[in-house]
Amino acid sequence: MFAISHLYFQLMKTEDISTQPIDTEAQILRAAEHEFISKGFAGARTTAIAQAAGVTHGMLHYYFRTKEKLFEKILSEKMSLMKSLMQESIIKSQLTLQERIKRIIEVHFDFLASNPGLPRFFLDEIISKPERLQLLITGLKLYAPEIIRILKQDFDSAVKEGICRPIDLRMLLIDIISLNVFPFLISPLLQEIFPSISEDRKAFIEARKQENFNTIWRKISANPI
Amino acid sequence: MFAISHLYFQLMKTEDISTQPIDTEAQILRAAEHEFISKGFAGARTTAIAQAAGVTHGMLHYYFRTKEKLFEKILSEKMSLMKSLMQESIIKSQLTLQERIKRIIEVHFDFLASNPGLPRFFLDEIISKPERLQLLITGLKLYAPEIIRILKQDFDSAVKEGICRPIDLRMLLIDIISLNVFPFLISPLLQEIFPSISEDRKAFIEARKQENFNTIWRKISANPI
DNA sequence: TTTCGCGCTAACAAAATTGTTTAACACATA
DNA sequence: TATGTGTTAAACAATTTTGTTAGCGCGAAA
Repeated sequence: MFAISHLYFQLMKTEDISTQPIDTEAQILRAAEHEFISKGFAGARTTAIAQAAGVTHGMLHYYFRTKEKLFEKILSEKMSLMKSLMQESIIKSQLTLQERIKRIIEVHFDFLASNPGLPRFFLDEIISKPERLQLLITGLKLYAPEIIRILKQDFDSAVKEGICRPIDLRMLLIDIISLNVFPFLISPLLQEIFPSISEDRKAFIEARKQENFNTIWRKISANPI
Repeated sequence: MFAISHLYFQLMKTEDISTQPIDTEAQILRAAEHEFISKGFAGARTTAIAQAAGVTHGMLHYYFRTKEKLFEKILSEKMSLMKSLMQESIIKSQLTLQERIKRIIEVHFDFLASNPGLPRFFLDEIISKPERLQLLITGLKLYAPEIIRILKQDFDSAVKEGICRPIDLRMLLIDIISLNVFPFLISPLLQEIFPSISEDRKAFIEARKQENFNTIWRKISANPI
């Protein structure tokens, strides 16, 4: 029954769009995304969101009832974005261990590069709202176990073949995520300390991506280059 | 002259303490530290701080005037803590490159382990208050260049001796900080995903510290173990 | 044409949050 | 004792922020 009412709602929305020149709801969502990502939940102001969206702040409450609900909308949007990305680009293909590791790191890194504000957004949740942490974990469980399962298989064979050393997979995952995510978190600081980064952001991003793969591969490979 | 006024301030504070049974100012500072670290600046509430400190919220304003000023007090406290730590334990001693890298990683890591909330605190600043970013950078410049200078020397000799590969020092620093800091940032998440961590936090922390050194050393060493 | 529902505005209300003032008190010192 | 200084509680004020409501206009359907 929930599915039906949901479909109905979708239908209504499509009709609305055809009759309405501007999609107010989407406007608010985009403005909210920006505000929440750059200021965090507590720092975000609903009035600022409304203003950025070019609507009265009454509209914001009309569409999303509360700040909390609006936030959760954005959160689930971002989580399914991440989920679909991971599933499509990592899990399916047949690859060697080295190729797979490289692929995971690069896909993850590229994703961050095009959504540089996301880590902050999630971090805010992890730390300040323990109850919402569960939501994040539920989301993670939709694809992380699959990746881990595949990696474990690949590693077992690779170790047998003498291609790589036996490792603790948990540690490796923490390594990859740390190396990939952290620089984006502190990017304003990095830009100040190493002005060369701002000069050619693209080049730095690309270099960093390669660097991360090399770091990881030297860590696990039995015969580093 | 700064040093003198600083000393004078210390002196005054000691006198105050001797005449007062409870040090209200310190109470507020400790409560504020906790509140700011766990909620961030925007999420922190001055009333909550006052309550936790066991004083009326009027007192908070009496001592620190504004929330902003109180925050800055904590910020500078934490920055000088970090500074003195780095200076005392890293810069002085005569070490080989490997020993020095190991030492830097371990000292930094141990510092984080005993101040696990700090990264979040600094991060909040880096992202949400660009104007305060300068304060952070000024603080960094008090000791970072010295560390970098020493490292550069050590690396140049080590490369010549064939002990390690030529590397980009900027990248290495980013690696070390990422690997050390990030796990503390997401520790609530890690504890959920890997329950084994909570079971024996100490063991995990120690293992992680070794892991980070190994990762880095394999990255830079010419002859990895 | 009238009615109805919807998106919308603007003014309003409520709550939360920060900041101020006043008056009382303790205590040291002239 | 009188006076100045630092500390405190309690009430108050101001501001910011979130949330609500009454009603308008327009297009679709009866």
